[in-house]
Amino acid sequence: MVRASSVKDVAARAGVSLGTVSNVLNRPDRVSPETRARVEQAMRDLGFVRNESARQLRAGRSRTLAYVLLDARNPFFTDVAEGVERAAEAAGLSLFLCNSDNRSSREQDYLAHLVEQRVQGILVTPVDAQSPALADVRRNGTPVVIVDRTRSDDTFCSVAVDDELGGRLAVEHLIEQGHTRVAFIGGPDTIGQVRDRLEGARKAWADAGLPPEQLVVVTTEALTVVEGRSAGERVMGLGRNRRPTAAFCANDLLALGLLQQLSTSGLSVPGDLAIVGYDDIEYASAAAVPLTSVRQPRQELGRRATELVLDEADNPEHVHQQVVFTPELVARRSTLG
Amino acid sequence: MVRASSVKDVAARAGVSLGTVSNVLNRPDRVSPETRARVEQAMRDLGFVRNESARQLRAGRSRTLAYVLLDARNPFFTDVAEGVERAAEAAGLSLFLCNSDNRSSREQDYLAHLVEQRVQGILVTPVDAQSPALADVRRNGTPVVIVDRTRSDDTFCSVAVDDELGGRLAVEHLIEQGHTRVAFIGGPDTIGQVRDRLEGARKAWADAGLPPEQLVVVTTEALTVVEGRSAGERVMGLGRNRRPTAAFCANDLLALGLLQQLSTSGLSVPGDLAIVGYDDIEYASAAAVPLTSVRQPRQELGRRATELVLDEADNPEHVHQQVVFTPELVARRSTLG
DNA sequence: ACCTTTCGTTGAAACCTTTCAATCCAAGGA
DNA sequence: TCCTTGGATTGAAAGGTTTCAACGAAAGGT
Repeated sequence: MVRASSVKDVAARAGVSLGTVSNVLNRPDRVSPETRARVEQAMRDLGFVRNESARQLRAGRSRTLAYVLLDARNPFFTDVAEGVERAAEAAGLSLFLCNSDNRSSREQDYLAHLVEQRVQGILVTPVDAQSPALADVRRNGTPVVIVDRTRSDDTFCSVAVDDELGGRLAVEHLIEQGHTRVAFIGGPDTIGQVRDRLEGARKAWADAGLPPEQLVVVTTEALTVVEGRSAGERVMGLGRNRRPTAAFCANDLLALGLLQQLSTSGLSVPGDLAIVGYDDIEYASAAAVPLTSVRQPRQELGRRATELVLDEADNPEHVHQQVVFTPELVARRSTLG
Repeated sequence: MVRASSVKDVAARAGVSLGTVSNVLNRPDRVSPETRARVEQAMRDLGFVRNESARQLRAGRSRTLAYVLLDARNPFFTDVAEGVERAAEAAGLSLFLCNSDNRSSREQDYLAHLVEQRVQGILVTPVDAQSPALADVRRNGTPVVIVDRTRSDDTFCSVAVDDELGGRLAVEHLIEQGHTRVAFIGGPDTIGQVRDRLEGARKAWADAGLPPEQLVVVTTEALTVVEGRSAGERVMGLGRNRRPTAAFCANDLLALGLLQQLSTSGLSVPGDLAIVGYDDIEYASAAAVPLTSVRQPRQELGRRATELVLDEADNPEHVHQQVVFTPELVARRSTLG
């Protein structure tokens, strides 16, 4: 394997011009059957593989989409990715997944690389939706759609779920169950989703006329199982009369960690503490005590985002739109006794 | 945004030749500071972005690595991916993740696309490690390393964990705990990992002199939480004296599903059924009853695979090697009562 | 004052594919 | 027999970058 063979090599071996080889590749109907067979045989003999870089260079665009996600280990995002993947496959495009791992430096590196690659479009769940880096990407000619976030101006297409409403649903549910002292567990508050869910929680709390200091905010460093466990220690370490009777976690991973922490401490859910999660990932319903959670249409999110990015890429009359889906509360044992 | 600007445009605006622009990009030290400043200003003015296709075309290779994984929703693979990502980042390469979703057709599509892209190397956890498609990829000049599988011949580098030993460890542990009737839960047996783990289990069973029919094999359709739940129903539906006292699941997702099924049926773990999982994913220790599991060095797997693929790409004297890591049993409450 | 280095810059070639106008040839019509 | 038509094939150009031999000018040495 010295050097990959090119159309030129194939042309030489088949005794045709390289234009003909290209025709076999791209418009086989314009080539006579015999010639075509000969060229195809030559390709097989030489193990010819199209050089996508050259093809792209000529075509000016690639046949790939990319989804830059916040955390590949969070099932929520992989579910969204699944939706993107299906839609991309249907459109005949490949999808590359890039994991920014919540680090904006890595996000930027990926975005830069993708723009240089001239991918057909980028879907991104950004660390910071307001970041000017996103505007740069589009200025450089690559369509971008924001997933699971909304930018405050309407210069981007975005597909999101109403997180404020989600937070509201969770807390209203807890209030209905009679809780009057509730913990909100989540963080860091640089994450927009966390802020919005808390905001919704606070509004629902105020609307119910409950005193603000009885909605305790417990801040975590990340939205992970491990953080959920440590938050659990903090919550249950509160003095008896300050301790909440229910917790609303900013995502299911936190909720699962919290649940775990409680059961190792011999506390019962929802007896000692009721728990509401967020995202309704598969593990939520599969937990020891099935979790009440706020469900988002994950695959649908991915599918819709893909449609938007393709429209932005292909349709000269494209107008940006912000799609907002409605979340839904799924009540399970962790709040229902 | 009519057309992305090229080095030529930058050169014109800065009043230099395009060779100089390229030098600014690639060997800035060879350009005088004033010229460099002028060129850099021109780049900013025009919003110049390097065209990676053209660069690759010239260079013959890209600055990307790809990992084609079996199931992006399985935390085991995303952990491996994390290891790959770190190593790739250290080497100054970008990593694209491709999810084959256990479908060989999709795996093939991705592989073909990646070869056409001339990526620098491909890591793959294949649906079928013996598939000739993998040999095709390398024949076409792209280094390939097999992750978490081993090919029977030694024509590929691979990084894997000794699954047979893992199966053995799991079952030996159960035997030590006094179990003499055990279920192996896993499938489909087209998955090599499942076959090997079962094989190890059988050998340990035979070595202990236990009758083969007391190691019951329960076949699942996939390695998912949902399948674990349905396997649970089947296992517990067995007649009293055929029912096992312990189960060894081919991965943690199955084990979590099984655990869930048992606790909704009001059965206790390990009282009614002891459970051993496999992979030791984060959720295993975070489960309601912390799971005993067989741990694999996931990130290390990814890191090592990356080193191998880079060696294959850069080192003309590269020799293929099969790295096999040793798994480790982590005993927790699900088997320790 | 002249020759040699050294440094900075240049221009052209090469990478591989696709496209398109131009050419060729055979068949059919007049 | 000559002309037309249509299909098949060709050859050259274009796309953006990198590399490299070659060039010019300025600096250093004698």
